Amino acid sequence: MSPSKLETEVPLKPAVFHILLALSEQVRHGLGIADEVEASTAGSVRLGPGTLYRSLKEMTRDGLVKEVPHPQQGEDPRRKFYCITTPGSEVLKAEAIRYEQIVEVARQRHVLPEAH
Amino acid sequence: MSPSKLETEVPLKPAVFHILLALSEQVRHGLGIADEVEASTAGSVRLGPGTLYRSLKEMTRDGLVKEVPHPQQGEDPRRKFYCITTPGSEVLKAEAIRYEQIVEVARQRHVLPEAH
DNA sequence: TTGACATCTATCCATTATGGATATATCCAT
DNA sequence: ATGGATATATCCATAATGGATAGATGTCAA
Repeated sequence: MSPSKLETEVPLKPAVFHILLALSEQVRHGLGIADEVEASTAGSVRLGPGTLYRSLKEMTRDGLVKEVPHPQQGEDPRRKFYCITTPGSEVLKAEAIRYEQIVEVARQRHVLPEAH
Repeated sequence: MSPSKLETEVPLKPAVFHILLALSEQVRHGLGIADEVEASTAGSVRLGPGTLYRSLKEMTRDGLVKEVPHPQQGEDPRRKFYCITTPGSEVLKAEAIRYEQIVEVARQRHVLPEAH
């Protein structure tokens, strides 16, 4: 069974999804997550401080992410770094598949061109 | 220029996106849209009546969809049918591309397997 | 070393979005 | 004609979001 209750289910809140995606390859701190989300979505998704820190708190409580020690020494001590957990990776994958299925439907409807 | 102001921008609200997608290939009435959304997302997205009719009203005001006469005679006269407009198709495509880019990022992060 | 400015986390609040209950009307089948 | 299903529509409580603000601390330059 899961390490926490983990009643988190897809569809995820967009903010939660993007935070998990930003953490999927590396540990990041709060504002670093927000920067990554903005960069990887070409600026179309921005996390305000309210959504960002509130989400991180809830996601920590729900066991989707976990605070970790600073990856480098000499790092700005004000920063809090987070990594994705195994349950976090699971729900991230489930949500990514859901997005993929929606894109598939869009292709079937000729909203998007055929797969690249 | 557009027939209406159309300040509708991506990211779309999920409900609006799914309604546009449901209308992308054929004219449908309110509950028919909700049924199609639920079917095409394997039940993971459901539009309650509040979200459904509120969205249709706003989308009509914004010029994303338009009410049309019944496609068949003898159709239940209580039904109101909607079709997607040209501006509606444009924002649908833009949002679908945005989804596709997110899926791409997920692939780069190895959250999803390589393209099928 | 001190002052000015930037960075970072955090909370609060107003606005927006959502879902569900409810209402009303009408269709359809028996 | 009567009962149950269908359909649109509104209302309200809850949830989600973004932006303003706060407060602490780092960085940099003079």
